[in-house]
Amino acid sequence: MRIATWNVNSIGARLPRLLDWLTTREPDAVAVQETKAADRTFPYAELADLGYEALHVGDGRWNGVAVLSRVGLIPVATELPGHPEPRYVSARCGALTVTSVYVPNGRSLGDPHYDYKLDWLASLRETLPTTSTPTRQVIMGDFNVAPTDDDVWDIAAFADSTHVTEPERAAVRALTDAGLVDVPARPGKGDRAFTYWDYRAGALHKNLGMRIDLVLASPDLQVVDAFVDREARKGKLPSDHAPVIVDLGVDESAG
DNA sequence: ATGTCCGTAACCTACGGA
Repeated sequence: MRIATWNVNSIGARLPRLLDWLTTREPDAVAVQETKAADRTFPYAELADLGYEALHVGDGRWNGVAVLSRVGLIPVATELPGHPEPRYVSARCGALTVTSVYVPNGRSLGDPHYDYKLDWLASLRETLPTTSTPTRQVIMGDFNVAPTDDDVWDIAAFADSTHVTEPERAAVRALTDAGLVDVPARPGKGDRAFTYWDYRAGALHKNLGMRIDLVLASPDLQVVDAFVDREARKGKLPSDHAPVIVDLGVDESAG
């Protein structure tokens, strides 16, 4: 079973690229973030033409997340408890529960949105069992956290910045401490598996990136391969994020 | 390292957010 996560930075603006990418990469289930779509404008029909069902939450201007699946889709949740913004959606896709998350950015240290980000991540932890290890599930998406110093191009450039602070990293570690595995992906270029490059200043070309899009998988899942699809970040009108694609040793029809 | 891109509201341009 092939799964992927991708912050598309508007599913409307990215639709031709998304449809091409689905046709080429053939993922069975995809976690999408930043659809920037209202449900009435979400491209259900175009996705259905390629065999994908979709569960989407979005209010149009910001945020918006979806799970796409071509192996069946049973809704599990459409919001994170206590946090009604459209940043969390979860569905059963064949043998696997797939959750798509768009963690709040945090804006800057000292901004109320930074505290909101930490609260949000704490609530995400509370969705996981405390006395047992999660099974047959993946939580993936744009976490807006670089888990280690090696997950940014130069940690010195991030002094007094969000995404790299200890409280943010601790909040993500709480998820891996609960048993989820931060799946290591082959990088698209260089020695670090960056998934995001700013649009500005030629950041992609200079590989000034960050690894902030994560796939957190339950430990029972066999990872056959995982890679950053850097090709999808290139060319005309890309998203500023690349997809992460993971091949699992899971029979997609089981479960 | 702030040089781009997105959607929106209101008009062919500015703005908030990332």
